[in-house]
Amino acid sequence: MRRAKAVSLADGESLFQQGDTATRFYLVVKGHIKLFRLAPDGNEKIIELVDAGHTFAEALMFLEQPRFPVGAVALGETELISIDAADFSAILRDSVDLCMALLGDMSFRLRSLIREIDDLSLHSATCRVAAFILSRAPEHCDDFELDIPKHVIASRISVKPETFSRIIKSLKSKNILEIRGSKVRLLDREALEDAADVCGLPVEAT
Amino acid sequence: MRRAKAVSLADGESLFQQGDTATRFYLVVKGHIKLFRLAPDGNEKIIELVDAGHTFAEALMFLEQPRFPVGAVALGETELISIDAADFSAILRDSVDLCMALLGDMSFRLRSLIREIDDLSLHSATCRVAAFILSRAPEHCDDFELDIPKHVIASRISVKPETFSRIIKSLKSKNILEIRGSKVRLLDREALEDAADVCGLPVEAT
DNA sequence: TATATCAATTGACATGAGTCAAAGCGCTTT
DNA sequence: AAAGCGCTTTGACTCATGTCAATTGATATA
Repeated sequence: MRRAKAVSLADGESLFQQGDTATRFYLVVKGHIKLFRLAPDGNEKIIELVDAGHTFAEALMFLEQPRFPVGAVALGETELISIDAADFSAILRDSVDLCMALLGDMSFRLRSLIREIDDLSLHSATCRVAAFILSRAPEHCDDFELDIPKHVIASRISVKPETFSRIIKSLKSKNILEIRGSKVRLLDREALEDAADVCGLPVEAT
Repeated sequence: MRRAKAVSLADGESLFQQGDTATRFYLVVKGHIKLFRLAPDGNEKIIELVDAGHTFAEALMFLEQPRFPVGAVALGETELISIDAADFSAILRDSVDLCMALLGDMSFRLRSLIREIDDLSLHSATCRVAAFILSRAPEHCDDFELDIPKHVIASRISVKPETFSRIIKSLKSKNILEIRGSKVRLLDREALEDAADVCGLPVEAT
């Protein structure tokens, strides 16, 4: 692991851009990284928000001509460890177990992306908002914080900030939840779950 | 490879359903397999059309509790080889090269799915239709056939058949292409490419 | 040749979500 | 306390796509 390096980024600082050649991958130690795609008209869609403890871009090292399919910028102060792909690849060749672990990780991502495509093409914006909030809510606690700005959430779930705001408003008016700033309180978790899967795949199929 | 089995399916026959436990994966020998997700309201979104020569569902064997995240049915008469996941997993443990190959394959899929998400959230239906047609067109030939029914194409690109039909009509009216039945003729490839990426990622970034 | 069936097309209409523009609110800076 | 700045909210309006329903076309079955 000689060639692993620590990297620090300020809020909004870019790590790499879509199309850059990929020779390293990363582990988030602190903060968040947002991975996004840009449309020529300037619109951006967040593909993934990577939290501390997770790696990203390691899948690219297996492509012949590895280029980042997304751009990456820091959300808040963030710290990373950057790992040389060639180094890691050499290590991989010595460990079938590590290979299998990676394979497992990639399977998982594959499945997440399939779910997202499902979400985008089969569910309404309201469903996505509800599902997102649920995904951020702790198991047994109805009070929690959104640790990312709302316009970021909006882009993550492919909705405009204005629309996001209106959907939240309507959920409030139905007494399903309360939101003040970044503080969320779930008033009726069940109703929120309903809203989330008025199309949400039957549980067994996730 | 003892436990590999041949499977034949008639048109429309189901291979497995979303949520089924996955213990095998498949190689298409002849015909096509459509992988899809269903919404409770009956809507269906085709995640992938697998043509002869390609495998699918092999990524699942690395998950702890492997269930198919999609359903699979045959399009046209199709033949497959079904491979036992446990068998294959054993073989994998003996070959780092095979592991690497699989890893490469999965990276590729990951990237395709990211592109699709990009497509769904950043591009219009017209872009998707244009891109799809281009993706089916041979390199240096402007006459070719769509070997799948139009409503299947429509679902693949997340568009209703009616909308698909209208977009085609408008492309015809602009003298960009001709379509009669399943026969397509490109009249103005460049214009079609334009239509496809009036948002299509800059070439280098794919 | 008739007929049932399924795919594709067309028209009229409904609607969810985007756009644009203006406030409002919560920060930090001065 | 005032001013400035970005994020969020709200309102009015537009537009792309979906929905519903009817028609046409094409292929298979009797």
